[in-house]
Amino acid sequence: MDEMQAIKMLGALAQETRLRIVRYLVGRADEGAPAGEIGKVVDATSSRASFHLSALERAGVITSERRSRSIIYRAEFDRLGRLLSFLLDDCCGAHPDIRACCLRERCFQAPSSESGLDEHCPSVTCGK
Amino acid sequence: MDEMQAIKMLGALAQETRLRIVRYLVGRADEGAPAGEIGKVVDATSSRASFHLSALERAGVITSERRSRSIIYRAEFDRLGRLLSFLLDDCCGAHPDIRACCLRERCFQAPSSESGLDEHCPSVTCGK
DNA sequence: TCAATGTGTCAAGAGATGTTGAGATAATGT
DNA sequence: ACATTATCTCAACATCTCTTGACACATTGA
Repeated sequence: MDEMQAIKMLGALAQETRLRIVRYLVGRADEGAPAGEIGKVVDATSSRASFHLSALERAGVITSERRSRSIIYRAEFDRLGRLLSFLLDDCCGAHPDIRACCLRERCFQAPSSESGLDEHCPSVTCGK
Repeated sequence: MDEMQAIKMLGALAQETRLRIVRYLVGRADEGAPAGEIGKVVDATSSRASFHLSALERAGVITSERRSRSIIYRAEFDRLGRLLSFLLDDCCGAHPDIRACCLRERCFQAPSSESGLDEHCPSVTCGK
């Protein structure tokens, strides 16, 4: 992921309607959702939903696939993962607290690991 | 970190000059850097640098502190960490591949851990 | 073929954003 | 007091973004 691509994706995510679309589509995983359903969920007219869906697609955050009358949109998990990696490694990698902060959050959600991750999360309070 | 705060930060980062400023300041860690130095590094006039520095400060990505004539800017590591957590957990948490992808990148940079993280990174190619 | 359904496109307008250059403000040294 | 250094503020301008409403296109079923 280069800087230009990251900026495009960040810009695409920096908008209320679009961020909600992405959150919804991530929740729908590989199943995806048609434009109409997405529009209802985020409370947007067909025109507005279409505008933001194409913005997200142009930025590579989501993909589309025609399915008879409907167009199914899906989150691009690979791209999202790369963006996170870019922010974590290329952009913020110099400072271990940020990385530790993210790892700690992971501990809260999946506390199966016993490998003492807390020692990576020193002074920073990671509350949301 | 709520949605509104995340959108503000994403918007602040979605700009070439500002993203470079953040990357530079993250590299400078707690030492920070004065506005003039930052302006030179990112090749911006004093007016332009000031504009983007205040945008970043308004969004909570950096802080400023007057130090005699200079104004020292520093990255807000805590906020950046929370933004990453938001994207990782609240926004993309439903899909484990994204999380796995980030963890794998970490392995590349700090391959000290032997705890088989690769099993968390299944089908997704995590190349940049 | 015709109507219904699901989406996209277009133009117009309001508002936000980024750049520039001139100048104002603040702190310091002579 | 004055000049110097570091930074910010302001107005003007061009450009981009988002919304709305009307309409066009594509697919399907009667």
